[in-house]
Amino acid sequence: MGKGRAPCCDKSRVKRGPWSPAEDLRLITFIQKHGHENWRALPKQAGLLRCGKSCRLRWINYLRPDVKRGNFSKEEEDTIIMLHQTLGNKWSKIASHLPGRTDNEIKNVWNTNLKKKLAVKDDEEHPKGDESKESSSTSSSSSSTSTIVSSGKGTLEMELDEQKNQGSSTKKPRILENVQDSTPREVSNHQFWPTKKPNELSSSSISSNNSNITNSSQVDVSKPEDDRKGSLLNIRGLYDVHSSLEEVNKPEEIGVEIPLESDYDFWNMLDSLSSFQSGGIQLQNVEAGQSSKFGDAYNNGEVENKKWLRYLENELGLDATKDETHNLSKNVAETLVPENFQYEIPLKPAEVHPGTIGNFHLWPSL
DNA sequence: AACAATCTCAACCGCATACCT
DNA sequence: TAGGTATGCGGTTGAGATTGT
Repeated sequence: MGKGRAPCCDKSRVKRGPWSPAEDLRLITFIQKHGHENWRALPKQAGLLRCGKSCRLRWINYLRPDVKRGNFSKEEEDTIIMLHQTLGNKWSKIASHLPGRTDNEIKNVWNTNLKKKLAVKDDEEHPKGDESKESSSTSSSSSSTSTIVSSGKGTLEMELDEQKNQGSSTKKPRILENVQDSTPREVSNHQFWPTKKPNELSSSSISSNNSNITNSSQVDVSKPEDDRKGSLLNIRGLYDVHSSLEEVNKPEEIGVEIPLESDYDFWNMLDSLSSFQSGGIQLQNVEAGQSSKFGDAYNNGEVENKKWLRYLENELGLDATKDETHNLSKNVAETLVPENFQYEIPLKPAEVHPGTIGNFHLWPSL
């Protein structure tokens, strides 16, 4: 410790900023296939121009199959508030009690929502002149009551006890019964994994092999794929409940395996699509060679690829008759890829559903 | 419609800690 | 035990979205 620390990566050589769908897919595919035993080496192995840290973060906060998105339920908010009283800004610990929620998300919700809510409540309880106002909503809370909300259970209680025993006595519990209804946040429209109302998504429903997952650090995908069949890219459940979209039929136990090193043309195609998406390049300008390249690779018969592409088609319900947007993108996609593979290409993020593949949201709308 | 103010949240940064040799 | 390295964590930032004027 302490000594000069080598930078985690060469910042000048890594890409930064928002992730493209191709990068996402590449990361997911790699982890699905190889796990993530070494984050530092992962980007290179996966062919990503990203810092390992960035990959880890992206995975944990966004791409993991068990990430729950959308509004926090009242219960979740109460739990966060309660835990925050005891644990302070230990977001990862708090997250461990909220299956599917990430520390980053909880931190954001706290800073943008719950903190204010509590401040307002404090104002009501301790009208002006009360110096505890701001600090009482933070980890250095000095609220005066000892009533604690009773939504916590099991390990949560144990942890709270533990915290108390460890002498975190500076944090006193807060009365929560007056906390107002949680202001419903917009459901994030960038979905890769299922969006369900919090109450609908029990941790056990996330995926067959992830039933014990409770937080990011507990997701064990460091094992190779064979140990995790049915978890990553087992796209059942990888659907979005976006209002205008229908759920597609999902086979129960199919683990999708996306070809990785086996087909660089595929990745080139994706890269070209994402650069098209982000750079506004006219589709017609996508090199014809690229499409035929991909087509050749496809036709050359990588059986795995075929299986995957066919599965994707079926899985994603990429039915040409879906809607106008899809028809448009279908035409686009057909110029790039063989008949059986369709990829929805957002032309302008504001006009179509960016980051969607059929009914599946793939990356954040930017 | 245009602009400003505010909000949201994904991603980055740097430190702390764990682990390995 | 010391030093080096990888990962985890919490604070912060900034771009895009939303809301208000």
